[in-house]
Amino acid sequence: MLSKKAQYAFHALTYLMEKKEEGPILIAQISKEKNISLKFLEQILLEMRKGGILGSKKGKGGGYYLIKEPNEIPLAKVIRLIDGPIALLPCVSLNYYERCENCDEANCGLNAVMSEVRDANLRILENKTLADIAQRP
Amino acid sequence: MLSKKAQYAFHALTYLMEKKEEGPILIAQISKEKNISLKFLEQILLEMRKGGILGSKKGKGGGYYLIKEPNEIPLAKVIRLIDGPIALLPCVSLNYYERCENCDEANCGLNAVMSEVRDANLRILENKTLADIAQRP
DNA sequence: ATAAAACCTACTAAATAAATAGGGTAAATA
DNA sequence: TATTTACCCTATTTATTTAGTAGGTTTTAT
Repeated sequence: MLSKKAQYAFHALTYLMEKKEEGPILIAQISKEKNISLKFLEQILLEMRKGGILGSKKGKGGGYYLIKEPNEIPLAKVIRLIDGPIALLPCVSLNYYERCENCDEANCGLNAVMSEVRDANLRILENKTLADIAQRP
Repeated sequence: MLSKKAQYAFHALTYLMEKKEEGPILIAQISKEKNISLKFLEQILLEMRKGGILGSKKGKGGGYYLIKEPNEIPLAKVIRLIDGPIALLPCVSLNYYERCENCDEANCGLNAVMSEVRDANLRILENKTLADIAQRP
């Protein structure tokens, strides 16, 4: 399951998409509109800025904003940034790989199935973007 | 990611498959062969027995054994039993559904994508069985 | 200068995961 | 029937992760 943090991240991003013509948006505004603890949200937005998803501006008139078009940000990127691996096992993770002990991966049946699962997930999560989760009319 | 518990469950099941002609297998034997804490494994096997995956026999000559053919046990069943939901969000879970607040699910873009992800996962995890994760030759 | 707003780090609390402990109960065997 | 074997069951402990809080720092517009 996605963490609360990741869910909040998606809510915030959705909000920033809706308001993207309005320039920088205050953390406080997102926090209020989306019912997310302000300080927690602050951390989440900061992570996304450092992760290259958001831009920010300090001082009066400041706030957060998207630095790319929504259709250029795959959902996989957000999930990996906030929650880490998408795979179900470390030994099949592309971005957070860890070898598993006492296991010959080339001949491990679980490894094979879980690789298939990972691929099925990524086929969706790498191709669907923020644009796809925008509120429908 | 799958918990350690679920990973241990799969290791134990794999072992029981290999030894399925030998009658009941001791917890202690699985524990030793697969390097899993005996007491922790005990709990895991018990859960799987209660969940209808394993049978057990007490007393001398006792132990655990599969009560179905490996190809009759989908991986999804094991995962749900040990770790709970397979879906990434409660609002798209088939077996552990929870409505999400302030969200019109029918028009929620995230809900739609995450449903798709769930389906892709289940297409694999409901169809692949223990037989598919048995060690290859 | 002042006020607004993000930045950054540390800390706390709650929840969950992982492991341990230990007596209870049923079955087999002698 | 006594004894041993081995699963049964619940509670407790410990470690890790998640969620949330706190408070000062830096930057920017006016």
